[in-house]
Amino acid sequence: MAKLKLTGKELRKIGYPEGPVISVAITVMEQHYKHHSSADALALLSNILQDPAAFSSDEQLSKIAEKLIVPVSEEIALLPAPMHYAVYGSEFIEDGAIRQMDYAMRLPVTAAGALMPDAHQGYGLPIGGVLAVRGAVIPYGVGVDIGCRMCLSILDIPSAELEKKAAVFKRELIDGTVFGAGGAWKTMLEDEVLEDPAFSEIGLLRHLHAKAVAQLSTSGSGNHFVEWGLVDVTDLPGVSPGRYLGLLSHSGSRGLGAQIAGYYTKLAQEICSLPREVQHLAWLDLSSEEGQEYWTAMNLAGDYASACHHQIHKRLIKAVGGSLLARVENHHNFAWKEIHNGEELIVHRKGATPAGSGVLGVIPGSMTAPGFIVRGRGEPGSLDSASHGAGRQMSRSKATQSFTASGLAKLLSEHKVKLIGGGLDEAPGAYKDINAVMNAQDSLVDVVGKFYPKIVRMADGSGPRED
DNA sequence: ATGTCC
Repeated sequence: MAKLKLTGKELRKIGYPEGPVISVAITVMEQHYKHHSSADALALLSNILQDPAAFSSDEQLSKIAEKLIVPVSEEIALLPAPMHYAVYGSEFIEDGAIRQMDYAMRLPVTAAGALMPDAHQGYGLPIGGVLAVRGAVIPYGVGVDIGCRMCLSILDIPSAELEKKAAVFKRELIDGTVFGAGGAWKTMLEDEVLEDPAFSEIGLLRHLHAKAVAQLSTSGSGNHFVEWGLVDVTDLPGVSPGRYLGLLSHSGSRGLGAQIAGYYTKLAQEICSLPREVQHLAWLDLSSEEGQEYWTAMNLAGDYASACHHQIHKRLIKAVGGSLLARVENHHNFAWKEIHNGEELIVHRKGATPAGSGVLGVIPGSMTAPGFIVRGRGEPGSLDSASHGAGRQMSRSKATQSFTASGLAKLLSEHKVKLIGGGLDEAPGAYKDINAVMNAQDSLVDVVGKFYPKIVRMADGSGPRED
């Protein structure tokens, strides 16, 4: 007999509401009613929807019923005015980002916040926003690409080799990376992170394991990149000042993190009823089962993103016959438990680099502008944070209209940069001037080195769909 | 950012 297979679409068609009930219903039915026909299963689900209370004593079906019995929850009130927060480089920051941060500073769980000089409008918390809250975690305060991070390897290969053997470095970059939204390696790779017990402990993660396996060590799309370049080290522990050959990558947790973010954001919005303008800032209580699950899943996505970078670096470094002198890496979409002013807080950095005292990080520029290796100054006003890049000054669609392929080619040639993939939406002019952004945060970080991209790979730019 | 819900 064929195993029961249900889709969210079918459930919505018979009137099931958006939210966790869809996935719970699919899971329960496929596990415990697998020999039912699809029509019988849907009929049963329809009955549960009509009168959920009648199924509340059924061992399995009660799981679906209780998701349908939505308690009337009172809307949580915001503070009448935003708490004060520091803004770095306010002259670069669009009003929309300030407005969003003002709302975040009115949540009753908020303890402190700050806005970085690359800030721009996002969903919920602005990109470049830092928000510290008490006893809760906000899935959209972390963002969709959980654990999106930078990883820089400084190699023992003489820097002049990059130009001399450019064709080899380019070929290995193409052969050694996978880009694109659905991107996956053809052969299955292994990694310790795939054995993480969280994959078997949390229902959602069990279902995402196969996707995580397939997408391990891939880069995704958008502003993600892997690039060879020149590193000028001025003050990095264990590395003599000078010029080196380096590998820099920017990517996150792929479909795994995106699905975790989506699922727990929906869940948070159901549990935490907020005024419409701030509903994307819905939080999960850290002491609740849901909050703890998100925390575990978020940390897994962070470890997964890190593992992806390490795999990419290991493969490429081996391919060009180098060895590692030093590595600098950091998440910039994540939440951490930190002590600020003697109090443990959950600090969300959504597009912000950790910059506690002495903490190293990488802040990328663009394909033609240098990235910066930085050492945090531990500035309390920024909650130990700095920007995560130059920040967009133009939407993707506007950039596509504003720039031309020939103009981009000329710019790349002037900077002696080779670009594989990429698109006008990622043209350097779409970003703020990284030097101005760095000046605006000189109280937050010290610059200890610079990275000049030379051979850059990105996903193919957005264009007409080919499928 | 992901690729349209396990």
